[in-house]
Amino acid sequence: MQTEEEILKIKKVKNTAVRTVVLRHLLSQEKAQSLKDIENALAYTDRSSIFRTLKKFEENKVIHSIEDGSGMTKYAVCAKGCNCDPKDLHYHFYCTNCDKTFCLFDVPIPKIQLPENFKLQQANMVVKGLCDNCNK
Amino acid sequence: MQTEEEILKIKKVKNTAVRTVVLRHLLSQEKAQSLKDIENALAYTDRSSIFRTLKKFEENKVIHSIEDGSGMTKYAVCAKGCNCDPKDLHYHFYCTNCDKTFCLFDVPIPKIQLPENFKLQQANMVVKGLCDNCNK
DNA sequence: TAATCTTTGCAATCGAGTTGCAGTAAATCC
DNA sequence: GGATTTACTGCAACTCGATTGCAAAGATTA
Repeated sequence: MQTEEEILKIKKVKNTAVRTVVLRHLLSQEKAQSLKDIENALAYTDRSSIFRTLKKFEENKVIHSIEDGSGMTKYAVCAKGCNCDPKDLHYHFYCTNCDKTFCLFDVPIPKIQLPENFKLQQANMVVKGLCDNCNK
Repeated sequence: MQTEEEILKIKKVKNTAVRTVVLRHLLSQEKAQSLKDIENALAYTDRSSIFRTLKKFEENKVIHSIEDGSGMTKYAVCAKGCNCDPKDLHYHFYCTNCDKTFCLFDVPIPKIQLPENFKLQQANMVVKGLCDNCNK
């Protein structure tokens, strides 16, 4: 397991206090985190600093962003070797009744064959509807 | 071809001046329209009235909404027999450089097998990256 | 050390979406 | 038909996530 400092060094992001704690938080969470999630978790760190940190991280492929239908962009640390290609990509199911987001790991996503010379950076597959609990 | 009035009658939406012009505009456009698009096209109609009209239309399955990666919800008239099931569904490709959205009609989307008792209402498949013109 | 560049924190702003409210129009009831 | 209720509209204001301007603090380079 790499330390935050090692990851930042590899990804060529200068290490600072804010960056370390943001990255540490992201690494410690199982689920992708929104800006608000991070802000709440890091009580004494300014929102805009976190925001700019996330932008920097994204730019340098430390993390990638995810649209899961909730309306808030979520962020997760890139797995080793991740070029943010949709590899461990999965559908997100957003329940329009209870506002919960489900990761549908079992539903396969086929390889997306883009037109000639298009470059893939990110993919978001969001399905909305009612979850089993709300569909009664 | 049905008139706006006929469509509204079939979908059980009371006909009003605002609703007629909003529906007429949507029918006249090739591309799905955002609230702002409609607002700009209908200079003397209030934004919130258009907004509420769109909500009403969506509720009564006159139109469906689409997230295409642009950050603005787009709306399009349902095709005949459309239950807003992802049937004529296609990927959207959003170019992060020039901000254009492309409809990828040629890329197939497989049937999405949801978990037991989940109900599908809508699906949005958004791919982001660089279009051929910006990928140079 | 001085000059320069980067990062940070605060406050302010943006923009899409949404809501409260009062006035008007349409539908319903007696 | 007139009164009452319900629905629709326009305006202004507000929400909330995202983003930016700016000055102070910190790090880097000359």
